[in-house]
Amino acid sequence: MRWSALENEACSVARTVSVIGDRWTLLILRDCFLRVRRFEDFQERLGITRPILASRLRKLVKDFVLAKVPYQERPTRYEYRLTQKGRDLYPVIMAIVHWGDIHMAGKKGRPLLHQHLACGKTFDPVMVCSGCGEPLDPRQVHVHRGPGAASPRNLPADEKKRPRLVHQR
Amino acid sequence: MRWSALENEACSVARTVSVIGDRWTLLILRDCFLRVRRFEDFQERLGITRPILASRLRKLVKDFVLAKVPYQERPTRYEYRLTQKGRDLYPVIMAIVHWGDIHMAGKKGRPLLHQHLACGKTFDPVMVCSGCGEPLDPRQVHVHRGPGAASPRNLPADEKKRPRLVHQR
DNA sequence: ACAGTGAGTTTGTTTTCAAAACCTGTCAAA
DNA sequence: TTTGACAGGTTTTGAAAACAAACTCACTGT
Repeated sequence: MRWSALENEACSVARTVSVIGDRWTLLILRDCFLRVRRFEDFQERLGITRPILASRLRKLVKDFVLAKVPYQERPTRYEYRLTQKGRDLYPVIMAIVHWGDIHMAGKKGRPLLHQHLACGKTFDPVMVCSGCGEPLDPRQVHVHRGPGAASPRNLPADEKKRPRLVHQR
Repeated sequence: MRWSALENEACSVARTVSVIGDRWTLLILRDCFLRVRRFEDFQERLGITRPILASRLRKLVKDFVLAKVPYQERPTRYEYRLTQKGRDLYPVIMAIVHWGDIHMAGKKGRPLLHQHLACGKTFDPVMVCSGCGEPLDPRQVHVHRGPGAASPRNLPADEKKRPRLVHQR
């Protein structure tokens, strides 16, 4: 499957992955949320090669995740800023950060701490249900076809009547 | 930067990305949360080539995100199940799904709907502050060095005293 | 005149990826 | 007893992407 073919899949994960499903893109976005905005700064902080950085920024601008805005003229220089669409990726980045903090941190502990200015506390991000506000457990969630569902190929496994083997556990 | 070098970065995003920062891996995990467990099922649903699927599953098992458990003998057949570490990726996947639902859905609407069994409602996932329970806005969050912080290279941009240009906006 | 900066592009090499075909062990039907 | 099917992979080989280093361009400041 080609990269670009993902955009047309009837799956929100596939479509999102077609935009951010690349290790450099995720690291660039991390830096965007840390207020990094300039080509040279991204390049130095990430250790990414310049051609790759240029191509990733170009793609993020094309997908309206970042906007290229001039911050000086003669010579014109640009910086890359998150759009609202880009800022909406905050839960994705925070979920990734939190998983890394819990499961991949070194002996010294987590590298960054997050403080919520609204309440003043150092916090962890928690994913909750918009209906009742309780934290989400995957086993407490059922999935149904939505209006944008396409082929049965994308249905959850238990909706496909597949002959089960006898010897299963 | 090599793929493997990411694991040793003092950044939780980089470390997480070293595990899941690959488009196929994210799509495989999506299917895991939809109760897909077998090699052939992943292969058919994703349209992924067999060698890539085998290598991704191998890596996820190595990283303790999936466990390879036999479900029959003679011949021994395995299925791939999420571990607790893997289930903890649920917020990451849900954040990705939600962003795709909001920003990348086709005209027909979102492909899947999620129902929370605890409260019965169809819901959206929301990322909130563990301290006060309010939804997170990136502009309301400040970042500080944690015990695992390494070099100043990984600090937020505004903590690095860099000479600012005169002509900035 | 010369060095420096910001934002890239070019070039040649190395790595990784992907498609198709192939392999292995077991069972079941012809 | 061959044949075929199924599950779960591995091998092989050509294409795509990433890498490092150098180069370009349009300025600015000394």
